[in-house]
This record gives sequence, structure tokens and C-alpha cells, in this order.
Amino acid sequence: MIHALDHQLHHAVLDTFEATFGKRPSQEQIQIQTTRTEFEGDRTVVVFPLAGMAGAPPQVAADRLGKALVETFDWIVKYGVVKGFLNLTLSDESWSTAIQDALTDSWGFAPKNSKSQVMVEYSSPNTNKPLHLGHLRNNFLGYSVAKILEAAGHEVVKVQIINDRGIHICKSMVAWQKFGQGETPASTGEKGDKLVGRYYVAFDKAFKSEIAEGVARGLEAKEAENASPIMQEARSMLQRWEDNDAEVVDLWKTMNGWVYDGFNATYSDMGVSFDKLYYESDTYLLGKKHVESGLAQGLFFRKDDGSIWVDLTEDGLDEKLLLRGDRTAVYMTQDIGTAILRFQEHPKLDRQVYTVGNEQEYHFKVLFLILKKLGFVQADQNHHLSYGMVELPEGKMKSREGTVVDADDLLLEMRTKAREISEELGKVDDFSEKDKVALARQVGHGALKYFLLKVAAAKSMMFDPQSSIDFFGNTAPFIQFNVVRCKSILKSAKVNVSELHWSAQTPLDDAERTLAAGVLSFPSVVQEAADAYDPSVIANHCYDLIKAFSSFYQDHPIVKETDHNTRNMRLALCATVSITVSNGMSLLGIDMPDRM
RNA sequence: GGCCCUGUAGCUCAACUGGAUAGAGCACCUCACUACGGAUGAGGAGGUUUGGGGUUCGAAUCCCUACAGGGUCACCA
Repeated sequence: MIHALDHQLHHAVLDTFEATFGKRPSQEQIQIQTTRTEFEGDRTVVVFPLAGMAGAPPQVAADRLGKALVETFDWIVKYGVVKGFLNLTLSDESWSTAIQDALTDSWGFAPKNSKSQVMVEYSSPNTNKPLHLGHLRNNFLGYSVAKILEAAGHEVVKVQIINDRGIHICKSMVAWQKFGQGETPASTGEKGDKLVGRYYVAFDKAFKSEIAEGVARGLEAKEAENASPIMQEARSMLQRWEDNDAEVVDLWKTMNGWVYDGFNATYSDMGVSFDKLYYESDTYLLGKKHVESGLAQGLFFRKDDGSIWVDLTEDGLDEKLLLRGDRTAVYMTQDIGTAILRFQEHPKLDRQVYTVGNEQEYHFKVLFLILKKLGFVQADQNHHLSYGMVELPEGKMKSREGTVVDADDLLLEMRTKAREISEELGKVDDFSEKDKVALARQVGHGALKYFLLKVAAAKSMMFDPQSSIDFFGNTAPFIQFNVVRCKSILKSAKVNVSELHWSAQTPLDDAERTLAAGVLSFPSVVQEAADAYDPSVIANHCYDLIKAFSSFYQDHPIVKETDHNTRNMRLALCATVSITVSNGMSLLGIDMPDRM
């Protein structure tokens, strides 16, 4: 869909069809697409769906429609029919006018806050392990979807829920008390999340060896787990935490603080941010209240052991636990509380988007159903933005097998590689150290973000650290390079883009029309990406457009062009391509450098 | 076992939501260039869209079926 031009064409086809055949098709029956390069024309109307209404074979209907269109509208200059496809050539003037209209810095972006308020949740890690490759996909995806929704006109609130309580935190705390000898991020120089993660691993190791001892003494595996002294310590610590024991709460705050400092450094490195943080320790009690009230209303039921369940068998699902027999909360409990709290705190909130891996699809199906049962009007206003796992050549990431790709390490590696390539190519010899660092970040992180976002979210994807991340071909650096080239051309032309004028009769060839079409369709691409919560739509569009530019550049002089009108038209194309692609890439969280 | 995803070139991914001869990148082969920025462009080769059936003017896309891979069905998160 080419924005204004296609909109105009759409109505022209509707009116002309009615005038020619006496019947008016529905909006949906008019299909307009880009004409394939092997045929002459710019836009193609698919006539098959209209043939029945026209009472003529597709070819005949297409021919009559084409003839009428050319006679009626001076901006449709030529038509051709291939089978049931009606190929139309639009006038040079209509293209030039459209390009003029697109020459604005905010091209593709809807007016700010012209649409409803949407909350986007992403990241939401546990506070016992450092962030890894999976979190990178999650964060880039959530952040990008937030930017895309904003560009589509929505007011966006970016949030995350921090799973800061529970047995997993106590494990790290116990291990640190036993083996830590008082070390801190300050004393070791280690990032806080890494330090705490190390003690989580240490706990697991000690736990395993105690189980092995137990089994050696003749216990069953389950008994050995229960008998493990270190596990008993963790449980008792959780109990003390829930009893608000001052010493435990103090340690909990200290160690979580270390983790947050570490996470914040990584988020800043990734270039993502949040408007508001929710903590499970704040919301789980609220969830319990809603579960109790649901029980009182007869929506849930209690088993003999005191646990509370919801029966979803009528909806084709199972029974689901909402509160343990000892009245402590499970994950679902706090999710109910958090969801309701968010709608209460944001009266304007229209919907919520949860960026969470596809292994939790069942969980969210259940959550949304429960919210509905509880009678929340916004229950249908929730969307689980599900994404596939990132897999390594040797299979899934397993922390126990040491195959986890650490987020900080990977980001550093990307920066390092980007810098190496820049230096090898001699591109940055006159850069200051500060500019070299900045460029390496833009290019290296851009490559990683693009790699993770160009794949449709729903699909699981393969990440091969050896060869997956490339700087050539369909990559962010390729796109960045061409945008830089555009900027360089405009600079050497020494023109003010907003003052570019050229005759509306200036002819545009196929390559120029392809560029114009790519620019003009960008606003609807943004809308499509917003509707589908899918950044890959943007990524693919940016790549197609910049690739077309790169090819165009090869055999079309721009600054050197001697015809004044053609030169300015090409400079305008150059400018709109640069703006369009920069805007698109910014929605993926990827910066375009000025030089590289 | 029940339910839900996925299956497209050697590999990693597209395909305007049912439209023309299924397209890119990587890898492989050939060519162009003293350059408005070569981190380049053009071309070649590579496909029974997992197999089989069906729906219709038309199917990678929708339906049925078989096979293959993944996820999920916890008083875990």
C-alpha cells in the first residue's frame, strides 16, 4: 500500500468500476499491489475477484476497467492486461508530488498520542542470574514494539515486573552467607548481578552434593532433597523473609540492590529503558486478595488441603492452582494482582502487551481467562507477545552446561568486532577515541539488534556465535553504510533539502519509482507492524528499500547529474530514503551514524 | 497421551495475509570498477515449499491426513 497514492487509486478503481459495470464492489474486493518488475506498470489491480460482479471474464473486465481509468484520470497514463491482472502506469507528476509530501523528518510517524494508551511489559528477569541472550531478544523485542506503537500514535508505558521474592533469591542469600566471606561488588570489582549469580550456582553445587551424600546413605532422591541441610536453610530463610525478619530483609535488600545495579548497567548498554517498575514483593499480596474474593464469589474452589483452584475444564483447559495449601502465593497469584493493579493505576489504559517467551503461552491463556472470570472489563484487552527461543548450534542454552551466552559478554564482543572491522578498513583513522567508541557501539549493537529483530517474533531462531552475526549482506551495518552514503551525498551537494524544487514533469525511471514506492508505503508498514506487534516487518522494509537504493546508486549519477530537475528529484529521493530508513531503524532501537 | 506452535535453496531467513515465473543474505562460480563513500553492484548455479489428499479461476498460505522437530499440561518461576 503506497499511502496517499494508493488511497487515491483505490477510490478511483471503486468509482470507475461502478461507472463501467453498474455495481459497486466492497473495499476488500479491491486488491492493489506493486507491479512485478517483469511487467510494465507501477501498480496492479487484481481483477479476478471482480470478474463475477462485472459479468465478464477477468481479461475482458480488466481491459474495460483499465481503459476507463486511463480516460477518466490524467494521472493514470497507461494500462496493460496480463491474465486477470490490470497493470497501471502512474504519471511522473503524481510520483513527484508524492515525494514532495514525504520530505519531512517525521515521515511515517503518526501524531503523538493520537491513539489509546498501551502498556508494554518486557524483560522481567529473575534476580538471581545475570541477563543472557534470551533476555536480549526479549528486551530488544519489547522495546521495539513499544517504539512502534508510539510511532503508530499510541501513548506507551514501558514496564517490567521484577521477580524479587521467592525461594530462588534465598538460595543465593544462603550461599553468600556461608561461602561469601563478606565480599561485595565493591570489594571484588565484579558486577553485582554476576556476583549474586555466582552464589546461586554455588548453592546449586552444594545442594547437589548433599543430595548425592543422602542417596549414598540410602535415601530416595526426593527424601535426600528434603533432608539437604542447605535447602532447609533456604526454606527457613524464605519463611523468615515472609515474617519480615529484619536481618533477612536487610540482606535481601542489599543483594537485590547489587543485582539491580548490574542489570541497570546492562539495560543502559542495551539502550532500553522503562517508565515504571513493578516488584513481585509489592503485588503478590494483592493477588492473594483477588483470589480470596474470587473464592468468596464461588468462582474458585478449595480442595481438602486448603489450596485454592480454578476449574477451567469447561474452557478446554485444566484445573489451575491459585494459592498453595499454606496460603503462600504462586506465580499466577501475583500476575493476577499485577494485571489488576496496572489497570487501576492507569485509568486511561486501553490494553496491555506482555513480552514473554512462548513456553508461557498456556500460562497467559489461563491468566486472561481468570481475569475474565473475575469480571474485569479489560480482560480481553491483554495480549501475550509470544516469541520463540533462541537456540545455539549445540541446542538450547543450559546454565548447568555452561552454554549460556551472557548478555554483557556478547554486547562487548559485538563492539569489539565492529571496531576491528572499522579499523581494518581504515574508516576511522581521523576519529577521536570517543567517536571510535561511539561508532563501535552503534554498529556492533546495531548488528546484534537487527539480527535478533529481523526474524518474526513467533519463530524460534538459531544463533551461531561463530558465523551468525555478520556485518555484510542483510545486516544493520549494511543499512547504516548506505544511510551514511546518502548523508554524504546530500552534504556534498550543498543543498537545503527543504528547498529542493524540480519540475513535476521530470520523468522517473523504474529504479526511481521503486525507491519512491518504498518511501511512500512506510507509514502503512509502521501501522502493519503495530497491528501485528512485529518489528521484523520494519526490518525487512528498511532492508528492501536501502538495497534498492544501493542498486540505484550504482548507475544513477546524483550530485553529478547535469539536468537540474533530475538532479533535484534524485537528491529528494536520497533524502526521503535516508529519513525513512533512519526512522524505521530507530523503531528497532538502532542508530544511524553520520560517518562510518 | 491431550492441547498449542513449527516444517520453504547446503545454511539463516522472506513472501504484501489466497494472486502472476516462491525471493534475499551467507557459502560457491563469473563479471564490472582509478568510485557523488567499495562495508559495492550485475549475473550464474541452487526448490516436487516434509509426503499424500482436498477446497477454486489460482495454495507455501485454508481444510483433512501421515511424518519430523519444539513447547506445554507442577502446591516451579
